[in-house]
Amino acid sequence: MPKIIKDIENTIKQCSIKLFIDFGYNAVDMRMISKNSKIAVGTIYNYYENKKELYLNILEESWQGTFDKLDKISTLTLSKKEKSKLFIEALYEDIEERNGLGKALIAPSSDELMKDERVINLKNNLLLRVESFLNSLNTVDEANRYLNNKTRLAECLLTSILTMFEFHADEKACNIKFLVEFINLSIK
Amino acid sequence: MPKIIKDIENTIKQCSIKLFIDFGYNAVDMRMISKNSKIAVGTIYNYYENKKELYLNILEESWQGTFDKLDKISTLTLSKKEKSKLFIEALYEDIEERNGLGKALIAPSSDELMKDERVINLKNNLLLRVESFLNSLNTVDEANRYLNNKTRLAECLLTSILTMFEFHADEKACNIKFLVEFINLSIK
Amino acid sequence: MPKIIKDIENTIKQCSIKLFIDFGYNAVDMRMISKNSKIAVGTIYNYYENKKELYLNILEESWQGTFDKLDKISTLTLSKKEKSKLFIEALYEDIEERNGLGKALIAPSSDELMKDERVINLKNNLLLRVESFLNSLNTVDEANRYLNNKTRLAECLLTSILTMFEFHADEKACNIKFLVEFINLSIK
Amino acid sequence: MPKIIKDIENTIKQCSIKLFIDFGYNAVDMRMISKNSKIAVGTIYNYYENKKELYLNILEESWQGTFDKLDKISTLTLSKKEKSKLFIEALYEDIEERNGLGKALIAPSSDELMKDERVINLKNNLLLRVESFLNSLNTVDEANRYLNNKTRLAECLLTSILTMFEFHADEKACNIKFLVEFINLSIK
DNA sequence: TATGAATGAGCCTTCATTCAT
DNA sequence: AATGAATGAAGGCTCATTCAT
Repeated sequence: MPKIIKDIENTIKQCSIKLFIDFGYNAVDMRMISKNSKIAVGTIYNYYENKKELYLNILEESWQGTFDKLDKISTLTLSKKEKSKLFIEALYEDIEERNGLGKALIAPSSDELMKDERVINLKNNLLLRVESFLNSLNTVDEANRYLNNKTRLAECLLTSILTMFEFHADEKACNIKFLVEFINLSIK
Repeated sequence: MPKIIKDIENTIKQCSIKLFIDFGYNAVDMRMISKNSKIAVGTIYNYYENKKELYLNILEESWQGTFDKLDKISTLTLSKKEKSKLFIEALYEDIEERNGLGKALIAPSSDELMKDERVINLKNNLLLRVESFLNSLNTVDEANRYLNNKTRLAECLLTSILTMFEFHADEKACNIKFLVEFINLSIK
Repeated sequence: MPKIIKDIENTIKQCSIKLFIDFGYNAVDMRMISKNSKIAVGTIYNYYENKKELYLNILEESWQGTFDKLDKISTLTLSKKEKSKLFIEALYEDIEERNGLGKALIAPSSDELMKDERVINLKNNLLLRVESFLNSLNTVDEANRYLNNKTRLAECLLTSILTMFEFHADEKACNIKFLVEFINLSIK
Repeated sequence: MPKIIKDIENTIKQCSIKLFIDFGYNAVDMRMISKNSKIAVGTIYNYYENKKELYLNILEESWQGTFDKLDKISTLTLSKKEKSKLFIEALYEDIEERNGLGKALIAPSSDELMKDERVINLKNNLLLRVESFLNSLNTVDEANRYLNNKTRLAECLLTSILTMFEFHADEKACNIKFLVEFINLSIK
């Protein structure tokens, strides 16, 4: 791949990410991306079939980064508590930094876009990781679990992160503390 | 050629509710409402100033019903456990039945509409009720609470309900069980 | 004609006059007339075929009043100067009081409405009177007239009245003085 | 399917001018301009922010041409009579050629558009020129003028030009003769 | 290949007119 | 005859997408 082309694609991507994060899918239009990236609208269509495709690509790539972080954390040999903290923190920070893109994936929404197979896939991938993580925290002999439903717990954890950020955007430390305790309580 | 239709306003409302529930605010257009309700576009504007007003009216009215139910439950003299169950059930059922309208209010979203004062108000009203409810469950002498942050708990509970419905639409009983335990665990 | 009906028609008329005077043809809509007159839209259509018809009726009736005044003045035996003053004054006052209706008739306009035969007729009737009046002021032996073109003079006089009112609405005395001199100068 | 058209902006302008001249602002709609110019509606909005902007641009540009002509004539060293003739002729011809656009500016009208600042500005610019011109014709020692009010005279002159064109569209020579005499008489 | 002007379907809203009551 | 809710064509404007250069 020639460098120039790579650059253009990357420019489009970076610029679009920024815009989608700040304004969300619907409020961003192709002209806006073009103007901000100084790349012609037509050129964008050389790299991405259409607006939706561009968005989904970004969404996927953006989340893949998070997946990688989470996977790395999962392999670490740490105490459950420390691991929880790291995991939640990574998740929290990535979601925070991604704002619009995070909401798009996690938050329940009626938007047509969210019914797309690729989005659903991504969602499942995310949930899978959180669920695995929660399972890895589990001690063997705990028969009478209250919230032994890890799937549901994983789902709730994710939306709760979003919620924390939504309502208490500037209280990161408290939010994470709350979320970690939330897990610990449910898991132990 | 004018038609005389009974309960026009109700027809418009019911039809709009259905459409907003199924497709969300943005994907629904006035022609769609007109076609589905067999009521001329202009007629809709006799009852609602514009699309946004129509939507907000529906949203408010729809949630007011839930508020009333919750308020009634709050006054009941029951065991904490029973009360929790009733409260969560009522909330769950109303959100389930409302789908798109529920998401619209609870789920974090980048949509411009969600910045509307009336929506924010409604959201606050809802949160207030859940928070009060959680507080009412609190026993006096529990000093060392993990999740003593009722505000955050209330917020998470709401989004979690949504989430339950999103991922396990047809497992109502399990969902509610999970949510009730979730509360009991956090509160006790 | 039963009194009640007469009253309704009159109410519609008076109310419409007021609105057309204040806001002009385009800015007035049937609902507005209905609301102001407290007479149902449908009822208005019992008396006038459509909005245009209503407007034209009002325009005609309203101007007929002015025609009558002018005709009366024309029969008076007065000095030219006094007659001029009276004539101009009557014209000025009626136009002033009529505002939008006056403009509608006299001012050159691209509005489709103004191409209507009835409007043209009314316009001609008005011009005829002004022209006759100007002719009546003429002394016999004035062969070398500069502005012997009474038709053009009449036309200009009319638009000039409108213009005076447009630019110097609150200087009635000056305006009339100017207009009278304008005529005297041209005629003598 | 995009088309590449030369001089798009000019095509839009010329076509819009023609339509506005023939039918006036209100009767012309964007689709009409689009259809007539064979340029897509959206394209028009690439050049002009909205219909009003398009109209005002045309109005201003169109009148600026006249202003330039008048200013040139004003600097000429000619007899008063010759200058008057030239001035009036220029004005007459431009107004004639502009029809609807001329009316729009000069004729008293209830149209909301006429309350726009840019229109008022244009109007004042025009009046200023005519008034200056009239003042420049004035000889020093004429104390007892009948119509010494140059402002009113300027206003009337303008509307009278319009009027001439309105009623005697095909008698240009006579019209101009009349107008010139009208001025000479009033000024001398 | 990159450009960005051109396209036009589609959206929200208005308002003269109709007609069941 | 009076009512006013219902009608729907029409208007201004947006924006994802295309394609001549």
